[in-house]
Amino acid sequence: MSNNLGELGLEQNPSKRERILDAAEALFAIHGYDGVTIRQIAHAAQVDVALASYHYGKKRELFDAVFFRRAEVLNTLRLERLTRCEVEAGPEGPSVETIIEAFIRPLNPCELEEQTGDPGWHNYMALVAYINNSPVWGQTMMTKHFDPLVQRFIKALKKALPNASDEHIYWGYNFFSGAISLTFTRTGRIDRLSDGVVSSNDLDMAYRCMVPFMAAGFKKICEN
Amino acid sequence: MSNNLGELGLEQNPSKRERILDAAEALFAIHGYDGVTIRQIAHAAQVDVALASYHYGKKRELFDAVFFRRAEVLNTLRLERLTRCEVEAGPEGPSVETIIEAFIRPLNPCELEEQTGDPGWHNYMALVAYINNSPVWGQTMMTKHFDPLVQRFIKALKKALPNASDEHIYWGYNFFSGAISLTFTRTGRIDRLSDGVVSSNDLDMAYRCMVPFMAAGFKKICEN
DNA sequence: ATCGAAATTCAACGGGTGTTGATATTTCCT
DNA sequence: AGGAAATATCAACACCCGTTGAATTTCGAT
Repeated sequence: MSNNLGELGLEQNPSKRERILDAAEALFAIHGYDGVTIRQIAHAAQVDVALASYHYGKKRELFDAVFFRRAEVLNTLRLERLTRCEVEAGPEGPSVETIIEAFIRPLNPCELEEQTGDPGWHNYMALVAYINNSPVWGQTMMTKHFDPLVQRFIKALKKALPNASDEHIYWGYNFFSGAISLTFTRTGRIDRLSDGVVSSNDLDMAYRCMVPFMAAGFKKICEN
Repeated sequence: MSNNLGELGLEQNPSKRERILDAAEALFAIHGYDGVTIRQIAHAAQVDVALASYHYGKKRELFDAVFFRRAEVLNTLRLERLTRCEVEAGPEGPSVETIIEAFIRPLNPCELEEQTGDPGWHNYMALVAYINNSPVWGQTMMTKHFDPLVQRFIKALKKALPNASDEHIYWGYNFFSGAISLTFTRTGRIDRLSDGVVSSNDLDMAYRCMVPFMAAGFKKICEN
């Protein structure tokens, strides 16, 4: 592995301080926390090994810095969108489809790149997917920084599905969350399964499928 | 981390050779390939460090050995079940619900433990979930050993959903696959989200929710 | 232009890694 | 019981890890 920033598809302009975050983000997203060394990150960022420690401290603190850089941005975007669609829907509340759309639309890395001009969002979403599916990190990092949003999402869902039991709602959310994670993890699985007919990079198509799929699932298991 | 076999919930009777696989399975499932050292595995198995190399060669080969030990068992179980339900359904083929049930029922680690008396299935399913969500391992290991089954599953689905486009079927499968993975990854997420009301260990409940959820999703996105 | 602070590099450390070859022990067949 | 083959232990290796303190460069305010 002799990656540098160019091969990882990242800008080379930003300061060394940010290049370290970009490189760490890209590599952690692929290989996980333990699969990446500080030296690999420094090499990819074209930076001295010691500089990572100088700017961010321990390896674990660098990992946290990568996670936090975009976490709040995402959080406020999603909260805004959820609030807005609740306001627009009026007292009876938004439909299941609208809620699901509001939950995942701000996660689209393509749109985020267009808005912010930052190509790193793809890697970040893959990193969050990795964290979400990790027994080690999933419990702490996810809970700590995304639970308020998830609770509001579930509250809105409960309102739209009055007959839903807790079991159905929370298991449904778990299926939903797992589906999102695998969608953002670039495994290229369905490309190969479909013999090239379907592209896992076509996130527009993914969204067009996911919203009705998940809405139908939630409605079905909450109907009795 | 000072785990031994007892703390990992494993038998201590089997031969040292198998204890290594059991310990590796449990630890890889939690921390991933790079998050576990041979020395930790040996310590957990209460075995000398060199013994792992003696029996299984390189670390990567040990990882493969862990994966392969149960992969074929699972594969034949699932193929049998799928074939059986196709035979029973007759020429018009089984329903979407039946197909989904056949696909995931043999994955239930609780039932597998009852049938085989082996408590390691829980760890194995978590390990496969880890591999499935890994950009590194997911492409090769999953494709190589589970694709024939998946192709048959998708073929059956296409028959049950004649109007389905390839995009819808394959994306639906991807959501399904991600949901399964997160269900078997022990994050304890919904336990905390629901404040203890819902238990992520209650796999019976998970199945009772997942089958109608996924069936409804597939039917919905394939209806036009 | 100068000085001080921030950024960056350099070299090195103590410690943990996977792996191996030589050695000891157990197992099993005749 | 004896002896070969399989199993297990031991000690050591070469290498890579994260981190640090001192030295050097860059940069901005005066």
